[in-house]
Amino acid sequence: MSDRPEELSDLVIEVVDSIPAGRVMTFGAIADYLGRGGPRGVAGVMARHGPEVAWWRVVRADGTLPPYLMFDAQPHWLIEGTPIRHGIVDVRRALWQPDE
DNA sequence: CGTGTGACTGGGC
DNA sequence: GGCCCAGCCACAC
Repeated sequence: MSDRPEELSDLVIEVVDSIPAGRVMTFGAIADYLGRGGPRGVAGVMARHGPEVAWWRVVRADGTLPPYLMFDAQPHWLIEGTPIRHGIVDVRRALWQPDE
């Protein structure tokens, strides 16, 4: 089959947009699911297209986000009922995979 | 086409 | 639990 070098941006955005409320995915998990880009590649997409997606549903492997986003992310996690532990996302419980 | 940088990650101290 | 370092991939200049 023809693997078209579809833009990583569109692929990442599509995955993020498919994450249900109350769940999250790590940068590495998204990269691993797509099999391309790597965590840095996903990060680059979020940095550029973050505002147009549910950016608060994409967190680091330890369930945190950069300080400037942690502040705005809190209410989103609270409203969506995202599993929180010590003020940060409990990735062990909140992590979601498209295969489900 | 080489270099630098980033919303990352895991391992070591 | 924290900080530091090296590896990683895509993109901008």
